[in-house]
Amino acid sequence: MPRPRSLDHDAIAGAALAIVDRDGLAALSMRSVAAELGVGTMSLYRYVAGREEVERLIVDRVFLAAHIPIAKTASWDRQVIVLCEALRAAIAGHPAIIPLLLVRFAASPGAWHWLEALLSALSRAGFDARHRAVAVRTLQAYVIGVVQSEYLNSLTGESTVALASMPIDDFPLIVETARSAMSVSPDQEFALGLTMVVDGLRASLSAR
Amino acid sequence: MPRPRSLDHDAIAGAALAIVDRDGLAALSMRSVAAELGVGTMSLYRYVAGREEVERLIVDRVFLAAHIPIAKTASWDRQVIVLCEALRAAIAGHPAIIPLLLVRFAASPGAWHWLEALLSALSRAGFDARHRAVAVRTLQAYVIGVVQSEYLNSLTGESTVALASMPIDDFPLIVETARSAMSVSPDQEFALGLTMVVDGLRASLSAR
DNA sequence: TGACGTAGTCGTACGGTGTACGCATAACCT
DNA sequence: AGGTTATGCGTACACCGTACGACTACGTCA
Repeated sequence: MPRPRSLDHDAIAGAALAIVDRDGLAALSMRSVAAELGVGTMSLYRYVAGREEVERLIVDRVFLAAHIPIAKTASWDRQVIVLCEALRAAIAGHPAIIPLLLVRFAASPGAWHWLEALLSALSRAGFDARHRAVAVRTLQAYVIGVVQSEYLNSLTGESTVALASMPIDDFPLIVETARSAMSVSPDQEFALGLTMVVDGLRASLSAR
Repeated sequence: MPRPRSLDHDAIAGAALAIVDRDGLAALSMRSVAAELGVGTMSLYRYVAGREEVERLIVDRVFLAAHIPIAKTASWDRQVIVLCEALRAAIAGHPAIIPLLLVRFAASPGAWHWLEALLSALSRAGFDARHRAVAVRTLQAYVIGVVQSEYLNSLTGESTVALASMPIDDFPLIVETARSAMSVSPDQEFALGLTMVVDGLRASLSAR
């Protein structure tokens, strides 16, 4: 009977993501989102429980973008790698949201679809339910952890430069490693690290 | 010539950690830290550049606690596991700081000591500098990622319960996996996952 | 002994934040 | 046309980080 709603979750997620991409995570506030949508601040609360839910909506969007259809004919490890790369690619479009990723992960329906696809690959590989739980959490921890590292302090970025120029007597291995690390591109780092983790999964499979 | 200093970094870190442990990360503010120390808010700024440095001091403390001496006689993979377990144990004493971990990691001298020890284990295993860079980042990403997962949404916690009671037609594998996951203790999850990652490292070593 | 210069202390203020409350209003149904 | 009812949102409050500058306690030197 009353007047029609003028917003929805999708519009809010879009506005919030636009702000974060343009001005960074620190610029995200209920006021800025409302302004982006051309409505009063408190109007948002008709559609969303609070800031937490806005953050959840953002994370949701990004995970949905990571939910690509996977080739059923591919090997299980190839499927896992493709899904993890898709997640990384989806995040790459919005690196500023990274601190929100793990905090809002569990409550994001978009993340569930991605998870289900990953579990499907592990299931066909022969992981039983309990084993699958550990494997999927390991993958998830690695991918989210490495993406956080990648953007918060990239191997090719200034924090590595800082490490490379520390006193060599105090931290000889850090200095030597950091120097070599500067030539490892983010793509290489991710591919090599993910291969290591997947190799570890395979080893745990044959050890059973 | 003037009056003596009444604070130092150690006292500030201790007060901040006490607040975070007692009342959670949200309760950490320049005002609360100052009150804990019995000092005016702005007095803190004589000793610290701002909130960021307070956060860095906390992270530093925790990493220092993770910097245990390692048995030189142990195998490299045992050394790696011991160091990672020490980090997890250090964090376990102050789970509320977890969101700060990765953000402040690179700027924390305490973290450097832990890193150096980890690199030393990898070095004696035969990883060259470039390979070591990837391996150490993989480990770091995994450990920090899994600890975040563990406390933000434990496998035995309510988010797993929520996943287990989702519509089984939409997410069959998530539901089945979540049911089994509830019987995996955090310790088991960490030990099993870490073993997988270390196995992956070993595989990458012999593949060279 | 007394005055001085300096550096530690911190009160005040400003521009931000999330959100509780409650009123005005626009749109639908009768 | 009138009544209902959810929407839109103005205001207010408590909190945040921190810039600024006045006050003050101290170690030193005259």
